[in-house]
Amino acid sequence: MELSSRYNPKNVESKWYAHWLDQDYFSSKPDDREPFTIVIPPPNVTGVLHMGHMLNNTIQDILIRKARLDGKNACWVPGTDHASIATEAKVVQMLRARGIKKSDISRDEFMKYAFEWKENYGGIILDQLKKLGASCDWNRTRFTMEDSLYKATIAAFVDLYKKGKIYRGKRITNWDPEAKTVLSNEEVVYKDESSRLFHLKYFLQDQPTEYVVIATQRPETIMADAAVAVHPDDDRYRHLIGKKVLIPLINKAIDVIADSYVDMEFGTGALKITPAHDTNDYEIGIRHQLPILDILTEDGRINEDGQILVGEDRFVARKKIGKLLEEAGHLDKIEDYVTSIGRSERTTAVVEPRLTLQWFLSMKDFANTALAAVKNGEVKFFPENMWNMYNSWLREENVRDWCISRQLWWGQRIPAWYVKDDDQNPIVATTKEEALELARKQTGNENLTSEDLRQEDDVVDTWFSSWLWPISVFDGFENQEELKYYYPTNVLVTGWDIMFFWVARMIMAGYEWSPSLLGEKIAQERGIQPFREVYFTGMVRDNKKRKMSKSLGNSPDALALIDNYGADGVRFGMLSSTVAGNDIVFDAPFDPNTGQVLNQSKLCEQGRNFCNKMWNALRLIQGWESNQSDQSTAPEPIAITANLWMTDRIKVLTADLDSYFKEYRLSDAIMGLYKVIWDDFCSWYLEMIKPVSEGKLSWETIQNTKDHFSSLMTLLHPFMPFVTEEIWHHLKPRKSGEDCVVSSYPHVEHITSQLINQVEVCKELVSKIREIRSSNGVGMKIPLLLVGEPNGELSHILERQGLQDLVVKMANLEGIDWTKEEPGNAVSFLIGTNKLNLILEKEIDIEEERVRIEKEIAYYQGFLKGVNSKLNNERFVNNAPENVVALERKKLEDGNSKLKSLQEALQQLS
RNA sequence: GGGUGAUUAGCUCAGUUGGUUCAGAGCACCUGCCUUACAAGCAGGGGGUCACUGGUUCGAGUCCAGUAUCGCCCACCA
Repeated sequence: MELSSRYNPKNVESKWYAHWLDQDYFSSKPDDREPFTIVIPPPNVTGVLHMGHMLNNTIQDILIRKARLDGKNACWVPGTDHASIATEAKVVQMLRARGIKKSDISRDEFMKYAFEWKENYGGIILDQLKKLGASCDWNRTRFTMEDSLYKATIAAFVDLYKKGKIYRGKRITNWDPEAKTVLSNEEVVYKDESSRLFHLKYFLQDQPTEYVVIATQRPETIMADAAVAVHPDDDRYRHLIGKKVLIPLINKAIDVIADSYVDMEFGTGALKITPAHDTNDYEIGIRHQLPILDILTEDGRINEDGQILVGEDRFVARKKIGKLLEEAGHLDKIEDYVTSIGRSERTTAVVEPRLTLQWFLSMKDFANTALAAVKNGEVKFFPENMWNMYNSWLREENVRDWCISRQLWWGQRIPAWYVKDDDQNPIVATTKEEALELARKQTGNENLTSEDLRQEDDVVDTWFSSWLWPISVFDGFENQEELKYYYPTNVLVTGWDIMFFWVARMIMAGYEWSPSLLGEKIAQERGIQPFREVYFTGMVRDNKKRKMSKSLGNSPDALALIDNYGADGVRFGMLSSTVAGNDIVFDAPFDPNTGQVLNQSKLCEQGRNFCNKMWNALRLIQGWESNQSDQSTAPEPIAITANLWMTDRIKVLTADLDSYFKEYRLSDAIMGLYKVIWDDFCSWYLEMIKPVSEGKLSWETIQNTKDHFSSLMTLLHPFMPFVTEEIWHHLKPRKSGEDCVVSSYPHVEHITSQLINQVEVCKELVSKIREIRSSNGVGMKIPLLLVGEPNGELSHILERQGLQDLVVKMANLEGIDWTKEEPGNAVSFLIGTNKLNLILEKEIDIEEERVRIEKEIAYYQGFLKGVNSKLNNERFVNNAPENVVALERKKLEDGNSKLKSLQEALQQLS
């Protein structure tokens, strides 16, 4: 079959992916094999594939494909996360486009629309993962809002409530006035923004001419002021402490209090205290038992309690009140000011600190458990130093209780019911029926009906469902059969940015529930951690080192990259630049400023070129096949040795790969493969055995070559699945069900390095000759004679069958004369300590040659000086390990001998 | 402010426990090649005081301290 000289990934990739699915290779069911399990970090159902996904899913795919090749029962569970806020925002948007307001429809109707949205647009990302080659068990695709996982979330909530770990409380929370929900700290993004600092005069109640100036960025909240605070040691204001000042415009009297929180240096040193609208003010308010007045509505407008500007949006109110204050003579001045403003990650609305009643999960015990799990090694981190970050986040002083309620509809509704108008005493139960029974008991009123119960409106934080993921994807809360086989999962691959809200919490959940779900015996045997190891990928950043994100729009189009370079090429590019935990800088193909092609897409290009290289190696071999000798022809001497060498070389590679995999050093692994395939296999092995001018190759040599190539394809398969499968099939006719994806991964026991070392010497010799040719302008086509000293190390090596022929062929020599006679008109050089002369078919420039040799002599003299000074240092000789000293001695000996040869060569020139 | 990471070739980055070839890879650059697999290629080549200053050590790119620059995370910012 005639093959194109370029590898074309497009058809190949879709063909093999379909084939793999058809053969059901990715699906997993419990059996007696050892399981190897990964649960995908569920991407947002609203998401599209970006570079971060590409990176961590490529890594997962590599690990899972390797496990599959190792004969394990590989199970990679895919799925998506319902992502409350993000999805609800999308659905609201969709409704708005259809002219429907969320406030006009019922909760049930809204949910219907939301699921409809999910069916139509959700999960695109999973299809995109298929393009990347992800070998997930798609039959197992889960979704955090589907029935079983929903139930798991409810079960967890009820259980924790019963254990007394969930409570309700009023807190200052981050409020998103657009989404009208509370946000966790992690969902708030702070950034410096320019703002204005208003200096306002607050007049004293009993001395209307005297005033104190406070500085604020939020003049629209002055109506909610509860006090003015100064530092107790501030001489400027000490006389005011205890007096009353009037809030401008509304003339409400408030106290001047002293609190050391106030920074005397900042602003005027006097601070207005607005407990309902600022976290710190709230705390000061509590300390001083100040009244708390909330003057904002849930969507960020001034409410009735504000008295003025009622109904105005907070930002409009800010502008207007500035004018009012100025007119009333309360404005001292306005300064431009840069401050960090928190915005909602999802809606980008400026976050409003707001006092709300929320549900909390007490975290202290959980944090300790999660900390211990990693500390004692039950969960291992790669890279290890991620422990530092984990530790600092989970230490007691840094852990705060988890606000688990959200004022949204899209999510798991909190299973709490209120009896009639009683808002204070929720009844938590799995179902309304159970809640009713409990309500009857609690109230003593047997006549209560379900009509009297009203379910809590809030849903739980999305992470409150995703922390159950490693259990819930196996329906672990309902039926433990699969859980008992697959749990604990082997490895979690994720970015460190969600270490706290996801990784740590899954560990907590794992330790909380898996012991009872697994049963004591299995828990003992297998462990209760949700995953044994965590591989933290770095963040993928753009060329300004910013995190890639949808909101910045700085992520290159992942699918376009695959289109350009092929999935294998992109996988190669991503992988070869990533080390666990280290961020990688990745960018679109062109820098808009310089127009230069950037490095990272260069890496994809390198990946594509690599595919092409292998493809052409295949073409070469196929060309031989059509012209091979019959099976009785003995293999060529060079080929016999080359075959043994390649066998050893692959063994060493296999062993290297094993250790790389153990430590998740995947970029080393792929570079190791790249070098062996490109350099050793293509540049050396194939060139060694390549027949000269239309010659034939023996059947056996071709078979051996194909076997080597096949082995290499299997080794490379986890990294570049498509091209390897394609080549693997072109190499030999394969039976049905015989595919690279499920071929057998080689395992090595003994490694011998003798031949490898010998071939290395031959390669050095060949390269040296080529270099001399190149620098003397003698092309490869002219055969040259090499003269070498007999009975040296080199001549002994070349006695081995095939090796001398190999050198002769690769360097295009007439032959090698082993003689003591020194030829004239030759360029001499050293391989190790062996002196050789290459006879060029032209007059050599003696002066040039002299300079070259003198240079080398000078180098070795310097080198020997260093070695000598080391060896003359008694402390070195006495303290350094024997082998190191021995090495230095060898260096000295070899160096001297080289020097001697060089000096002889110099003499011969004259 | 508290952590944390980085600084190695023109660019982007490797370098695990200090010890021959450890100073590396890819890209870029230079020279010569369309050699019947591959110009997305082949054969060669140049290029680095491993940020700086000290220290530990027989020996430091590697360990320690300090300095400088850059980055990231967390917290705070009237």
